[in-house]
Amino acid sequence: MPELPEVETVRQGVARWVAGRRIATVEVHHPRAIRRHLPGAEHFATVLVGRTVLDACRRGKYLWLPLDSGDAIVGHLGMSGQLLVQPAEAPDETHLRVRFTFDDDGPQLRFVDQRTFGGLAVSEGGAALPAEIAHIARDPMDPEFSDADFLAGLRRRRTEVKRALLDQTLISGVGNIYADEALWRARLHGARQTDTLTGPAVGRLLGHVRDVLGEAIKVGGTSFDALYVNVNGESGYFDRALNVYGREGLPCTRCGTPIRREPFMNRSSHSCPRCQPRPRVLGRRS
DNA sequence: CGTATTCCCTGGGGGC
DNA sequence: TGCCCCCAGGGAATAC
Repeated sequence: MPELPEVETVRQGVARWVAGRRIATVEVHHPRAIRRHLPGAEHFATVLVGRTVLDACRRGKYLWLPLDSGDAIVGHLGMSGQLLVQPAEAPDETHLRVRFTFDDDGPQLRFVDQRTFGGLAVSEGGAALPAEIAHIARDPMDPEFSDADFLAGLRRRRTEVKRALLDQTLISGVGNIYADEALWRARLHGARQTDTLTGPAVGRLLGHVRDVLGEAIKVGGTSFDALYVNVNGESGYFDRALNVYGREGLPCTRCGTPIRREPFMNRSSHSCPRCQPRPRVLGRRS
């Protein structure tokens, strides 16, 4: 389940292993993987062959690879997507969707995605920032992220704080897992109305969001090895560092109260009933 | 217009 | 053992 730390790990790997290389061939193995590229698979391949990848960049959970043509490859991993750097002789992955080869005959770049929520597209003239993702807010690790603007955005809204954390046009990179973890650290229930939060409380919440993302990025870096970019969210920190996510019924690491799981937008929210009491009346969900 | 819900997709796992 | 249904979840599209 790639959120900001996983996508950042992938970005670093692609920048290291793919930047500076010229694309030789492009194979689209599943049309759904490029459904956002409206001109279709043939155009996708044609426009990319011969182009040199200059870098790997990230906005929230989106990646883009600027090309020497001024265009960019835009990608989203969805929830099961991986970008792997693999030697040509490595057997095809079961869910291999797109393969790039390079004219240096070095390792291939492969987009692998079991559930095809993710995808790739070419953004015309998108090398600096693809127009397709211009609506995505900066992430809280970005030096240009504005805490004041975020606070103002929360104040303008009539919604719950967890919904706000997941709104990528307000703050990007945070998904269900890290939202739950940051709210636990901040001792806030996700159903708190955003306009009931004080400025200092929002500041503390942002601090916890940054802490949890930063800690995860550090561990995510270890999932690399010399030959391939691994986007394996389960390995590494997942089991060790989580305090609430996936821990229903297990004791809160702070107070020992069993962690609760509640339905939330067709998924789940995890929290400590004692550290994160439900808001009183306003904002209570039936 | 702003906010909330729906839908896309597949394999692992639990219940029966 | 096998089948069926639930579950995971980002974000665009749609509904309210």
